[in-house]
Amino acid sequence: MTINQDTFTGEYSYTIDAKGRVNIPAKFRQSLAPENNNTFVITRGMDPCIWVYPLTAWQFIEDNLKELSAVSSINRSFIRATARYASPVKYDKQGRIILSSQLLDYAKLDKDALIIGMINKIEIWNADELEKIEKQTTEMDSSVYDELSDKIIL
Amino acid sequence: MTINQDTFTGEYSYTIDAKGRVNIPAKFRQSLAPENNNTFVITRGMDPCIWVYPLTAWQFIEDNLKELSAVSSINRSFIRATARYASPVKYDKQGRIILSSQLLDYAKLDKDALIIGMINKIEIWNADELEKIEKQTTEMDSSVYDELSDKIIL
DNA sequence: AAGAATTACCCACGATTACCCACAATATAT
DNA sequence: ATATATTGTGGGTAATCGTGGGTAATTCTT
Repeated sequence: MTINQDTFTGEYSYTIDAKGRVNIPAKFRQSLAPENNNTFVITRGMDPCIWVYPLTAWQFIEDNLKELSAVSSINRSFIRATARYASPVKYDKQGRIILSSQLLDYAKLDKDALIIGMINKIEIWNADELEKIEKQTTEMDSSVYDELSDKIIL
Repeated sequence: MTINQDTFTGEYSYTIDAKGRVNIPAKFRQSLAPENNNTFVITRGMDPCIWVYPLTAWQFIEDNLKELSAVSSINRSFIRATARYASPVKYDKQGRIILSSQLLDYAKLDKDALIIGMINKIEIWNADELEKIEKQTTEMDSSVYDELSDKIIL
């Protein structure tokens, strides 16, 4: 089945073991383009979750950061915030990546992980946290939500 | 007889077996354009049913999602809600797709499935649920219904 | 420099999934 | 009407997947 490369959908439940390893769903590994070399970049998400980019997607972000002048302190601060928590990870022969305890703490992750395909990236969530956040967000702006549905869903 | 590609009409009753497999009606398989590579994308419908898109139609949705900025939390939430339950499925040599237990639960499906052509997509229903929903909806907005008839039916 | 702790890499195994074959029922063709 | 192909349904088996643990290499500490 040939689908779009570096495109992720679906949700999966996996366990994080004592060493901080989580499985990357086999389907996600298969969608990862070969030039990524089995490598993702993990970092803090804008929500309390971990964001997982294909390496090449992250490199695109890096290229954008390089364009920013380091003379402006705001720019420096932005570059710092973006680069600071990011690290490349190659998955092992069993398809797992290792999550640092810093990232696990940030996403309030313990033993169970909910992994969600977000089209061009992947999110790793604590299921309870996700539910909380989703409740907040969807209640707040349901009209915007409907608008988006109208525009995008076939 | 050549009909419009990726266009589906008619209704069919099939059984879901112990492995969660349902047949895609042969006529639907024949209408599926070759570039879909025998692949559909299944996801939650807006009604309590399963939506089945031709792969290329779904990719159009994905392309739209990619345009959304991930900086807005509403956008992220929308992408999440849309991508989360979706997964590509290729039908097997007998013409069946596999439905996950999550989707089966969502659509309250058990053994019998009612498959309905919805022009650009396919719906899989529990017949009882469909009847319930149809009764509700048509009673509620019968005037809108008539308006639509006026505009669309020859 | 030697020991301790951490990390990278390998193996194992039960559970699940993908893929194949079989066959009865229906539809199509001769 | 009979033969032939197609369709819908069931099941079996081999490969893959998710998870746990072990050992060697590396890094850190003192």
